[in-house]
Amino acid sequence: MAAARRVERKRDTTFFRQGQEAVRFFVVMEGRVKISQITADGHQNVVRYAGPGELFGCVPLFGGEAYPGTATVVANCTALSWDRLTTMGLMERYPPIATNALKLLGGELADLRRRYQELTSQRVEQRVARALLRLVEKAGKRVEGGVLIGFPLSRQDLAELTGTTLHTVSRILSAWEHAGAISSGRRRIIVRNPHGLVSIAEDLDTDGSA
Amino acid sequence: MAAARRVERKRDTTFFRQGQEAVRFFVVMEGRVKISQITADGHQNVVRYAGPGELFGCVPLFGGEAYPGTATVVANCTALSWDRLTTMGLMERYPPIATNALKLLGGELADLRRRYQELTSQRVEQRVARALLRLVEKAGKRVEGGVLIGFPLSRQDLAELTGTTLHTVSRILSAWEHAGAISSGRRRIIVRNPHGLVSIAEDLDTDGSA
DNA sequence: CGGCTGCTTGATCGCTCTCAAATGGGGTGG
DNA sequence: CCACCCCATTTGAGAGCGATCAAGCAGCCG
Repeated sequence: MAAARRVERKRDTTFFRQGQEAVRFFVVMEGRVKISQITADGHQNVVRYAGPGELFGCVPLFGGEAYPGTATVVANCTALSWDRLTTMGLMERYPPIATNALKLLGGELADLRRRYQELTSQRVEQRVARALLRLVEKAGKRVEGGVLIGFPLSRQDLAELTGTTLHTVSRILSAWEHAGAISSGRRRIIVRNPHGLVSIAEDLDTDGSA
Repeated sequence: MAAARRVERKRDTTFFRQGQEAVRFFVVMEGRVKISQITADGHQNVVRYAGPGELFGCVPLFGGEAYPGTATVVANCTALSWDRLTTMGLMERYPPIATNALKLLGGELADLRRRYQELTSQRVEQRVARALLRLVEKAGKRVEGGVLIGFPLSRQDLAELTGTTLHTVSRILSAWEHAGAISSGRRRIIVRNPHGLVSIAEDLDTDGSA
């Protein structure tokens, strides 16, 4: 803990960019960070949104040379960060740290596998519903009449998170809004009827509204 | 090493099944193991094929309760296996083991992320080409006129590996065979013109043959 | 108040899945 | 050794989901 460095970043800045040499890893204390990747042909995708307590940029932990993604601040953020060498040293001396890192990495792997499976077996609407429900779970804030996703989230972001296009997401959200399941604005989404989304996610029916 | 148990399995048997309590992890010595998952709605997918030197069933390493997938023997196989508690103890005493495990897990995570990206940004034909090239890399055997995938691989398997259907894979392979890029039989594939497949994988053209 | 950025919505196209059958190779049992 | 049967594979036809192309609209910030 004493070896940590405290870092603050404002919205739309980055902690690191894809391809940079990976020398530090981070733990979010406050705010929200978007981890995204971009392919050679320009396709961008969101790996995940990290909130308080979660760690990101953990490549240095297992000997990666460069960060495989970019960490962008979505909501003003403070994080703790550790140096690669320091961490290696700490893991040598206190094995539980390594074990813990293994656990976290395993969790991430399991999560990615689940999303991989979703991608191969579900239609876009189901994937969007699930993504939204997960975000509610992780970053939801109770407001009157529903649950607000607690950070700015554009259609584009949601598209990159679910592996589809901005247009398709927009259509889907419009439909849900008409059905009363959500209400949304510019980079804002409020889920009004989670149960309806669950129905869609589970492919139980085609009408998740009242 | 002394704590390892040696296990042999014949083709079409399993080391463990999805959902079983995860008590041991394995390292392949010889042969080939298919790691696959199945969803509640019956969709099956292949996570990877593990060959000599690779480890699988590593959930116990980071505290998972049950195996998230099934390990099926594809080519007669011997493996070493370690008990969960033993491993935990070893990691406590010899930190490099944990560090190494982190590295391996990190590699797997990177691999899965790459495939996830492929799934969101590429067409089926490209994905199949890439999968095949990777298999050539990992399990290719030089034979006259090409490189043989060194274990039985059905269209169904390839479909589950690339997130598509048996039918689509069959069509694609037929086309490639006509073009002279590969030749194939029942659960056998020989790549004759890797360069052609690369062209397809990179989306450089629509005719990778001579 | 103006411009920029994010959102909406229509029309069309094509890739891929789905449904449906037929074919053939290989291993097994007699 | 041969015949049979099973399973992998092939191939056709058709439908539909979602991407792409193309404008137009509307909050929000400066």
